[in-house]
Amino acid sequence: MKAELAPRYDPSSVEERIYRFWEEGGFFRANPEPGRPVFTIVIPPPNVTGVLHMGHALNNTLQDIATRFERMRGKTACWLPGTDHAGIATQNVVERELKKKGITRQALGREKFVEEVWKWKETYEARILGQLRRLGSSCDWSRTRFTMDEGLSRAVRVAFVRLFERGLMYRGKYVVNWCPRCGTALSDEEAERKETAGHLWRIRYPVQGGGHLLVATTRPETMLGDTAVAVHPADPRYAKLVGKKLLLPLVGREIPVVADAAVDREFGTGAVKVTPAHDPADFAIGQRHGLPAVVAMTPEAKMSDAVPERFRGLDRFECRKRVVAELEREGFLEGVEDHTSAVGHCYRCNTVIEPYLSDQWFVRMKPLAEKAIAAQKAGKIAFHPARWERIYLDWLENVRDWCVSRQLWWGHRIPVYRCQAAGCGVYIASVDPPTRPCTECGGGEWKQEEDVLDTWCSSWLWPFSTFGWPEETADLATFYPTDLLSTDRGILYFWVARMVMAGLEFRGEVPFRHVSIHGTVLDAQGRRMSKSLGNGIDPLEMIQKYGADAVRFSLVTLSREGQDVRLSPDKFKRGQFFCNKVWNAARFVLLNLEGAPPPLAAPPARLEDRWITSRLASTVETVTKALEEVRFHDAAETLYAFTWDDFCDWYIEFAKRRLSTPGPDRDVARRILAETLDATLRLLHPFAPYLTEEIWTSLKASGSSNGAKALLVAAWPSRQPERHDEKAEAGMALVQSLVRALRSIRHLHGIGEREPLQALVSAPGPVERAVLEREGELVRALGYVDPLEVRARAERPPQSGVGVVGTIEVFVPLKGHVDLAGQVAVLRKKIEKVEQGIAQVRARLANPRFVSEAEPEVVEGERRRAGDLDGELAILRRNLEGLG
RNA sequence: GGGCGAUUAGCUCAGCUGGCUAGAGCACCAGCUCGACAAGCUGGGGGUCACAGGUUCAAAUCCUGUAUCGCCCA
Repeated sequence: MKAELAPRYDPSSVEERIYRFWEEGGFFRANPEPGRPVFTIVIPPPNVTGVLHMGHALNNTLQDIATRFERMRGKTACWLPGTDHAGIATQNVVERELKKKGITRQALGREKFVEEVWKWKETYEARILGQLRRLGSSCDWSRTRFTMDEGLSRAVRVAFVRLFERGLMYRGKYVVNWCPRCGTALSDEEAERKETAGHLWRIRYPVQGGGHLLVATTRPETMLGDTAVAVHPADPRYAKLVGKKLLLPLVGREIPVVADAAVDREFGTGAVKVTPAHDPADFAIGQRHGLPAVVAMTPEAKMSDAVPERFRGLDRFECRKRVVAELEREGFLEGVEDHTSAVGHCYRCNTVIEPYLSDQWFVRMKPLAEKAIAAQKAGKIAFHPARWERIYLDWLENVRDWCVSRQLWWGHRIPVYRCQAAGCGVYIASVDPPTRPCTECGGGEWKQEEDVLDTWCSSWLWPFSTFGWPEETADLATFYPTDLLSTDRGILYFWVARMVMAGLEFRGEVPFRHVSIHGTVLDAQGRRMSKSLGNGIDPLEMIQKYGADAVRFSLVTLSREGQDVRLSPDKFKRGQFFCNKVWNAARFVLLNLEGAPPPLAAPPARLEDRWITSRLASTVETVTKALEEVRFHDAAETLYAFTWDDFCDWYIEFAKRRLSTPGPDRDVARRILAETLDATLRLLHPFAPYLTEEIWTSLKASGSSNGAKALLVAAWPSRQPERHDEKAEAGMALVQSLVRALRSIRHLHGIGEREPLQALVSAPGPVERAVLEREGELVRALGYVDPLEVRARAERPPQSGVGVVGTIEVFVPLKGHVDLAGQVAVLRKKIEKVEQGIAQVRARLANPRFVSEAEPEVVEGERRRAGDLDGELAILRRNLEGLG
């Protein structure tokens, strides 16, 4: 059967159909079988209301490559997909949408609001998962999870209760990162530090009994909540003042001077105002010295009733201006200078974080981190690139407790219940609403905490909660621990580190064996893609324009492992062109496969056949090794070069002439074309799944491939080191050089590529001469010369062009068409290069220490090279003289 | 302040367990309707490998420092 393919690859006519074929065929579903190894990836769940961006496209391409590779290698591959409820982000989005209709969350009420969010979730979950499908992701959709589905919610509650019972989850009043716009506490990781231009004000605090103490601050409005000034105990400047009282300007409160080693003597004036309710460091000082904490602001970051009346209700930044103005007017302001500092910003809405004293829930991280550190030191997880391991360990070693309560409505409500009996303060953690009475007072009425948990409280369980934990399911036993976690570096702390801690704490095993950290996708100027800059490139638009395979292949080849990717839309052309090249190579092969060629009766004898077989063997070797070592880029580049250069440019071109005459040799060529195409498609499949599946379907229909229902479950080509053929590779290299020399001569002298010519070769080396005598046909075929005469020694015939390849000369009689000046220039240029090479080699060999100390093979190599270059130079010179 | 990464052709990037004349894609120049492909084919031009030291027989590659850009942490 003859398969007709269009002359151009048209992804739009292929992708949807192929994806449906895969999905309906159930090929993505992981069905564990006894004795069959398992490969597992859990997807970093995208935000349920988000859209697919380039970072997702890259990340999921890499995961899909790994999954498809392992699936073809015969493993039960499970790539588990799903989405994340993304507490703050989703709540914000829905709130914004409601606002357009003039509805506020508060007016709606908690229950109704959460219903609204669920509606959103249903709509947008389908969108983002659909976008992952368009990319070609071979996820096991039957196992799709959502961080707030019933099972995962229960997992979050069970984890909470366990931590609570182990004393690792506690409630406390501390200064936390507070976002006044979102109205919630955040973890340290969610407060993004940004270098922000501001000022450093120096303020005089009058000392009781005369004089004053100069303090420096970047946030003067917080002075309204000051309860002390601290100096370093060993600072001679202030030693006399410790223990004295100050009068807080504008407020009139009496506050002490305390000595605390935490004070940085170098910063500002070396005396810091202490606001325990609005700065974590000050809070610690306050604790040590028993200072009161004055909460000077409301949750909205307006000044509270705890400050003098004239400031109450002012926004914190408005208040800052007023405070500074008053200080100046009253003569308390000593000076002000420009100052930039790292100011925390809400990672979801970019509002300036206000450190804020409040009651929150925390996870005690030290014990969890210690387990993770021990596991890492025991080599349980391999990072790719490896340098991330140290960065990860540094974080673990300096980890602070994790604030997990969020003052939101969308999320997992904290499973803590308070006894409602008057005067009874008992609270308990419980997976399900408690039915038993209070152990203290016997009261039976419980009320659940209002707050919800940080989204990452569900994400950190993702590698096992998705497989059924806390139930000991078959899936959990089969798929956990997972094999690979692929992500951007941005959530190394947020997520990767916490998953490891959770895995060890709740399962006693690390959640994955490999972590692949890829680069960030940037715009052409090297900036992060963001909505506000409007510099994002939409992956779906690119898929539409270039095809999913082109997008995937381009992204993978665009940068080295772990290196950021600078992207512009035209970069996808490379992938597109490559896909088209593969398509056309396949088209050529298929056009010649009418009547399936029989299997080879014996190993091929022809040079080009042995050569492409050898090249394919090393490609299989290199690509397989690269994928095993999580080096996707190297694998893709290797395939690109093999497909385009070796297979298309040389092998197919050599094969053409054999296809025109029926007979056994034609069948050998057809067979090898089919086999090489088949192997190439298999190797390329993880990178360009649609294209390869489509072609393979035709190849299979032609009877030239078999065994599997679809390419995605076809066997990965096996390593066959015995097919490496050094002699064939060397022989082909010589043939290629000669063909190139002939093409060069043609161009130099303005002779058409196929204009018939004769050629005379002088090949003094017996080995090379033998190759050329044997393989002259190949040179004749692609050099379009006939006859090709090979001699041990030959003189340049008059009126001929010349090319030099090592010690071989090729002469092409041109009958008056010789561009003498051009020929001279070419020879001179080459002489110059060879002379340069000789100078280098000679210098090396002239150095006695090189000869005595370098490895013998290297010295031997240099000697040989010197001889070769000398020979080549002599020949080049003789030819140049012959022309003059 | 600490840490990490980058600096190689006009552009985007490979190469960096030290060893042939430093590669690719795009762009550029010249020539090609050859029955897979003009999204192609062929030939060609183009780089003091950021800079300064050092180690070594030998450095784009290893070490130290400097500069510029970017990221992370405090």
